[in-house]
Amino acid sequence: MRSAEFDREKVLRAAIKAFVCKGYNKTSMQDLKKATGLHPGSIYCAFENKQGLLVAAIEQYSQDRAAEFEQYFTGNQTILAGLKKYLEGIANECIVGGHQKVCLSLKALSELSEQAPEVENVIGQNLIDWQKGFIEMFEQAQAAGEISDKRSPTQRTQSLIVSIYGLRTYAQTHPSNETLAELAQQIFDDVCR
Amino acid sequence: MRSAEFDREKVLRAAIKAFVCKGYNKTSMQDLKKATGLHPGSIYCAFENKQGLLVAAIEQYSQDRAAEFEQYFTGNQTILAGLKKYLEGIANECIVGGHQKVCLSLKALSELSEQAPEVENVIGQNLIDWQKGFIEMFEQAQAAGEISDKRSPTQRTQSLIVSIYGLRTYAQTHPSNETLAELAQQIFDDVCR
DNA sequence: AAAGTACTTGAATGATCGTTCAACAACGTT
DNA sequence: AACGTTGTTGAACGATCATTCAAGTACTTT
Repeated sequence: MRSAEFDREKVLRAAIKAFVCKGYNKTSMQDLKKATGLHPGSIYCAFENKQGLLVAAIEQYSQDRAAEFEQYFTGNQTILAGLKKYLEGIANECIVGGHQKVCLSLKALSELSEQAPEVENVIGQNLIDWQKGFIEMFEQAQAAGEISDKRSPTQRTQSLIVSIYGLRTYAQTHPSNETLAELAQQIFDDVCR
Repeated sequence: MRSAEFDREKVLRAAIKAFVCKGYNKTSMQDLKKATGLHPGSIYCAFENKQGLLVAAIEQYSQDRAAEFEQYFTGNQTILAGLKKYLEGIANECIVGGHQKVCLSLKALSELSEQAPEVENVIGQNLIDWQKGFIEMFEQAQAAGEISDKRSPTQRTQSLIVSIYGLRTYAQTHPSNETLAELAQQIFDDVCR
């Protein structure tokens, strides 16, 4: 046996950047070669094809976001304080410097919905995992008396995810940072009510 | 002079369908020829190029949606009742039969953000017009005492649009119709609070 | 009815796409 | 140290892309 020479995580993070920047269809193999340093043949050997690379990139992206999620909700602060920071983090992320930082899952979902079932499935599964995290979080918050039991953790989670999706999309129309911050605050208020 | 032989609105509505179905980049001129009945040369003569056709399609789409908007809010019912039906309409629209009906503006925004400024501008301008409609609606509702003045019409509008964007995006992950209906209800409750 | 003008047609163009594969290079095994 | 295996390379492939334009067609004007 001879082990592969490239660093899989580095390659995937480079691919994430490329896909997020240009979208799946507009990112050519040449772009991916330039971004990852891998020649076409190696990409096909490691990931089957271009779509396989996208799927692997989405999985890496989701893993990274899940790790980030953990960080926000593992401290000695209240759960709601963590959620607030989490939302602020997303609002800030939407506009970094001048250019946007969009979510790979959302971008790929929008572009490939009803076109590439395999991609849809990966995104759907990762969404479920993400939802699970929020549901647990709301259950804990409810148990700790931070929020009422008027709405179920599942309902709160769905509302929250819808709002986050919407915030990310709305950010692409270039609203001001203040508007985004206000919206994040409002989302927090609504979902915790 | 000799007038063009095709029906501009019909052509644009066909183009809308094609772009919504496959996305901008994946919709080839052949697809557009099949959908619109126009040969490549005619498309270039009438719309400059493929992107010009997209821009014209987005304008037609926005115009159609604006007309629909008017319908919801011109009756002798309360404004809030109209808003409720409007949101239910969107939730229902998200899943028609088996396949989805997505919003052309959102799809194009996601795909071409930071890539085609002209497209971004058209979508941005149409968004502003849409926002204006909602702001007026909330002002009237406030004047009629249907909602409080705790939050400004502008703030309510932004929250509402974020939620609609999010609902449409979330719908692409194939949630159940009941979930979508619940979410629409929740959005209504939050924005009218 | 003849002439002129404008719109339509669709084959041709050059570029670029995702993908392949035979030659090459580097490692583990013997 | 020689061999065999496996990852890497990048030129080449056919397909498809957006776009062009000269020839054809139909309408309007004279």
